[in-house]
Amino acid sequence: MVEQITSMDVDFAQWYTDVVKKAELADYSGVKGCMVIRPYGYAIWENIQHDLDARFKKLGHENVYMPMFIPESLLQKEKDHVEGFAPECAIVTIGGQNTLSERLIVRPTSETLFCEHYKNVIHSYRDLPKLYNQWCSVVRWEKTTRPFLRTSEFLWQEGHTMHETEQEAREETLQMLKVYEDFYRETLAIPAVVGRKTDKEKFAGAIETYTLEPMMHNGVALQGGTSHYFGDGFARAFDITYTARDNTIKYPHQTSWGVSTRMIGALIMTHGDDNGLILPPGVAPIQVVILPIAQHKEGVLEAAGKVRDRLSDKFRVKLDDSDQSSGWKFSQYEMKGVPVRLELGPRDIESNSCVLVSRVTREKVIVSLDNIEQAVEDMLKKVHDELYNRALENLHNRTHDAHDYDEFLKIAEEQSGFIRAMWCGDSECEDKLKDVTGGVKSRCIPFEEDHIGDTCVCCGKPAKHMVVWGRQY
RNA sequence: CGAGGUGUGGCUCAGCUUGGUAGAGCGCUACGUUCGGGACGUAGAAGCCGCAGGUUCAAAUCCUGUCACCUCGACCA
Repeated sequence: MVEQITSMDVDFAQWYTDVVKKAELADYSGVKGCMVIRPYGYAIWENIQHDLDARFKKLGHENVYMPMFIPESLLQKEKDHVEGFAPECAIVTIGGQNTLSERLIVRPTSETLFCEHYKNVIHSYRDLPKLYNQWCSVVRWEKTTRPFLRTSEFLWQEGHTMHETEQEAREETLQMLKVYEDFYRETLAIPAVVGRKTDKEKFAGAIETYTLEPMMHNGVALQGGTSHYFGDGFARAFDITYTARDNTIKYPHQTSWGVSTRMIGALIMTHGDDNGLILPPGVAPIQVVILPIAQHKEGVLEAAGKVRDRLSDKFRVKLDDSDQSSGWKFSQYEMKGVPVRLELGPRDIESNSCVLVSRVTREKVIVSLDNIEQAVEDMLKKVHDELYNRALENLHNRTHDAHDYDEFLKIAEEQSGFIRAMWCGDSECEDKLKDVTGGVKSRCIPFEEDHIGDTCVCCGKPAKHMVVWGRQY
């Protein structure tokens, strides 16, 4: 049988596309850069949503829904913001038969809509904080698109909060970044470098942008989630004021934070292998697939059904009793990244046992049916830990320190992955390093900085920070 | 957006140079035998040759445009 999926060592981009299509996550559509998210891919997104939404609500956030259209004049109210997004906006000019008197922007993000609404509902410090979140899709007219990683329309959540004080808003910004970091580690099994963006890489209109930067299997970074502190810039632009405790008029302080379906791309590229997808149990639509062996023999399907019923209470389980051969099913569910496979055949039934197989290691263990729930739980836990540790090891192995300019270029040339290097704080040095390396950019100034030198690797002036650099998707 | 490449049943591709009735393998459907790592037999269905124009008696094949995907670059939360 011909291998159906391109090896990731041969062509990583083609491997990625193969997995997306063959694992039935998404399909292309008739609109440039837009994809059909298929049931299996959407189920992953739903699991992501459920988990994250619970984390948000636990911290007091409420979900809302804003319009998908932004009047052009509204988007233009905050100068930096409009400059950042104008080049990639889709614009509606006709409604029904008539040309619109004002053009409508299909939202690329919803800061302006939230601000327009906040102006109406925030009057007193008693109205604060406002902790709103929205699950929706946004449109950015990207020139280069790839399924999940960069699509013209994508699904995401965007939290937009308003606070009495700068301190409270800054705490919210960091708190939500921590929520993302925990979610990545606990649910997606993905480690990441977290930190602050340089001025050059900040969100349009933000005072501070914090970011979470996981490393893909091939050493390329993916901006995995961001959290912004806006200060009162938008509040001033939109004239949002409240009466403070001391009876003075004040501007509230604002944050926003978001993650998108790009996380599914991160899952694919962090955990997948040449046999296809590998999903962490936390988001896997099927956590355990039960494959009956020699299912036509008497008692096999009945026994498999009983095991399914027992496991269904605790896990997302599928029993595949289709008449495909066992070998075909093995490959199929490996392609789809199901973390644990349970084989049950006549021999097992005779000995009151079954075979559990880990998707990560393909390790097979024979376990008694008496305590199958615990055995499955243990293996799922193990799969999660192995995925996380493997990704962490990759992150460490592909992170290199550069102490001077030549070493930086040498690493950029010869290695894939992150480069840690000192930086003076000047964006000209960022531009120069990007130019000479052909695309290595600052990922962030990590919260955990090491002092690996005194001077900027680029210009030699005194260094202010250690920066993590890398190529990105 | 610039350079290069690829579009032919669901998939992988042959056919194109030199225009003349659309092919293979896999997959799919039915039945039977199988089933612990991508099974086998028999029978069968399935193609606006990416799309739109043009040249021609005749276009998968030649010309123009366009769309999609891949690679590199530019751009980019």
